[in-house]
Amino acid sequence: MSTATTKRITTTKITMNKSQLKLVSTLERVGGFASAQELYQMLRRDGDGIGLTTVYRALQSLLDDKIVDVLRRADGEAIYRLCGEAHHHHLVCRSCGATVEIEGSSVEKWAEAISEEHHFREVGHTVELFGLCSNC
Amino acid sequence: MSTATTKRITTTKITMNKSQLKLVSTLERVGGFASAQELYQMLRRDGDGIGLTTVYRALQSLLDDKIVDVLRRADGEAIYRLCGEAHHHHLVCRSCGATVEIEGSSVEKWAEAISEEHHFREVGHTVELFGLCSNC
DNA sequence: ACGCTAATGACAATCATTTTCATTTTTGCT
DNA sequence: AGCAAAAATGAAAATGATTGTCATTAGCGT
Ligand SMILES: [Zn+2]
Ligand SMILES: [Zn+2]
Ligand SMILES: [Zn+2]
Ligand SMILES: [Zn+2]
Repeated sequence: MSTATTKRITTTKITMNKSQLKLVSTLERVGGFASAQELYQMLRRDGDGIGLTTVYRALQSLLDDKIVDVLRRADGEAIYRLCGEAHHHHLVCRSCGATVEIEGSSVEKWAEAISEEHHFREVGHTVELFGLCSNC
Repeated sequence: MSTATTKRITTTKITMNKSQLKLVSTLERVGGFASAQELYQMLRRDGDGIGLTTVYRALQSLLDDKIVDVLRRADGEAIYRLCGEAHHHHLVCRSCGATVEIEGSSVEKWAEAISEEHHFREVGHTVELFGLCSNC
């Protein structure tokens, strides 16, 4: 049926190719952040013959399409995560690596207020806490 | 309070070697963020025969001594800048690099509360806001 | 089956940062 | 000053993530 009813729904017609789909599902399995290299290793372990170049390319496309977010580890390595996941932060033990996911609406509000105060737009933020857990 | 007479003044005796001093003064001239490579180029242009390795080492020391701050550019390159004594955070324009120093007691309190809630000790934090300034 | 385009991956190239290691400079002491 | 130990230095090689190249392949409509 291709007729006059131009009911154009702005379906952000995003097509994902095979590699992109693989990465999305891998990221789902991860449930958080992962680097390109890590994602590549995971796929390989699962018997997938994907190439590293393709992983990088797919991640870049997913980024362009706003399907994933990117952050930087302390050493500068880029880490990606699915966008849909609830925004949260981390409290990490610097000795054993134990991690607690923090959901803090008060920081979010604070960040927003600061942004407005200084007339900044499209403001994102990085908030990470690191210390020693009760076992260490 | 252990012993009443032990009035130990914690003079943080920080000594800077020649290279570190050079970097500090170069960073002063810059007045903002600069990468290791950029600082190296600047020093070289000024006729200084400093080596790149030394630049990296000096920056690391300055970092350890909390004399400089480090952030990451979008491409992952580390950028450094002089940091005042007072603990603070940054609101950085991801386009032109304009920076506003943020002093936010509410985040500090939030971080502390979270730490106690999860029984973590010696908790430090990273809080950076990045967006587009009013000129960009 | 044919032709065209997007996708792929092996490999090389880049580039910031770190390591190595031999040499130079500074420091501390007599 | 003289001198040994420690700290600092820098050239060059190594590392490691990310990107570029390019020939081959998979998909898809005709
Ligand atoms: Zn721990
Ligand atoms: Zn947040
Ligand atoms: Zn700006
Ligand atoms: Zn703070």
